[in-house]
Amino acid sequence: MSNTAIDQTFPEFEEALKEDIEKNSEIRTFRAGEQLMRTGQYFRSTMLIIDGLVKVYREDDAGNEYFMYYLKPGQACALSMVCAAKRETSEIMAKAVKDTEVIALPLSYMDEFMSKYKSWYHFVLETYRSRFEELLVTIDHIAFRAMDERLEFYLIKHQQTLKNNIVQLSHQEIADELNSSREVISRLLKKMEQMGKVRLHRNAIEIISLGSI
Amino acid sequence: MSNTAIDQTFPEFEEALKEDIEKNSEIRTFRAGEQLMRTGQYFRSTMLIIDGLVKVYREDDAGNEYFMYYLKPGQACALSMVCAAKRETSEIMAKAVKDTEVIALPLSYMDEFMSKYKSWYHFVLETYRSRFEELLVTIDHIAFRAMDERLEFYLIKHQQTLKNNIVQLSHQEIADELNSSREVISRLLKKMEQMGKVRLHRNAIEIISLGSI
DNA sequence: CATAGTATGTGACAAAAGTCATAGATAACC
DNA sequence: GGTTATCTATGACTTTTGTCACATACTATG
Repeated sequence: MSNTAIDQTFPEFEEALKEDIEKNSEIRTFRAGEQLMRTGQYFRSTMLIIDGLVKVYREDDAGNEYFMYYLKPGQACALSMVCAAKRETSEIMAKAVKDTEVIALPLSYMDEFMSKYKSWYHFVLETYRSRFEELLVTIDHIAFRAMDERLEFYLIKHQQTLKNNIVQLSHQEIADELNSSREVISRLLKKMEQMGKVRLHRNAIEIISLGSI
Repeated sequence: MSNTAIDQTFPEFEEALKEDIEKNSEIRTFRAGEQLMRTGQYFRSTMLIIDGLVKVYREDDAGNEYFMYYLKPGQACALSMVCAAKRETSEIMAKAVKDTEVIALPLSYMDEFMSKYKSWYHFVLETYRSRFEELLVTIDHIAFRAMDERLEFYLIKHQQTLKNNIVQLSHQEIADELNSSREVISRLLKKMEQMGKVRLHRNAIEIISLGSI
């Protein structure tokens, strides 16, 4: 690992913390599509994203999944921290969207760094806070919104995160992530196309004007 | 406040921490039905429950609410901690179910105690962890389960938390908390009664045999 | 370019949940 | 006890979402 990677991705960390991380962690890389965590897996390390993009899903016993949020460079998986203390497993699945590089910091350092480095302490708290907020927004949408709004919100989130007006996903993939069915998504997208919000292509949705939810 | 209250509710706290809390916090009491937090409110204190019972809801702009979880004595509101760092508001509503007594610890002490007391550090992390898990379970239910299962789960949660086989709520109240409608809940309860799972009374549901979800 | 595989479009139908209207039941209160 | 509030029951209907069946369109690959 180059110092530069940590420097750029976590500029707020103290120098001593960066060195401490560098000394004690290892870099792992994941190909686009590869899973960083599987449901039922034990955590041995906290994952800090330094490059790429990760999608985090909730999964049930029947294999249904629900997309919850993205993890971007400079962020960390709260679950891997949360479960640290208790050495518990979690029904969470995380998948690399692009080729992704993460720092895997063994859980044993979590506690040590918390008291040793102010910036680490703030980073961990901010991680909890932001993931907590994401979950609340997710609950809002499933509990209070109908599928058309949820789909539109889903597309907006993609657009914002990927900074790209073309969402390169099939209707089936979107349906899976929203725990719906392909036909429903197809129909809703068609409506959105008629309203001039999107343009539909094979394996791609071109976003024209969303965000007026 | 008596030392005994903290002693009994938070036995895991170090003596010095208990004293520090006692010196710097104030006790607040809420009547059954009273709101501890309103949507949009700023947090100035972290709330530790020492007696009673609190229900925590997610609320949207339209006034719809969704029940998320209970807070029992010995637990704390993660949101009031989470928002501490950022001084943000949150779309959360908390209501006392029984008469409730809480320790209101000014947010300024959060950080100080974290580095000063190991037991406080663990308490805060455990609070995040358990509330995070609760939210994930909530997401599971809304995303993957139909209303009949969610209703049954809701009743089980009541039963377990209140240690009481009589749920003293009207169908309308339950419908509100599950973001459904009274008629739907009435019909589902009727079905459950026919299956011998519950017995229905006015303003009360007697639980006979649930838990076999 | 032929064809197999995948993606999308669409009608018809089923199921679940929400809405409306109305009636009966129970409790509360003067 | 009679009136009023609230709570519950229920049929009929609408809307939303999910399912099934099948047609069509695009793409990759030989």
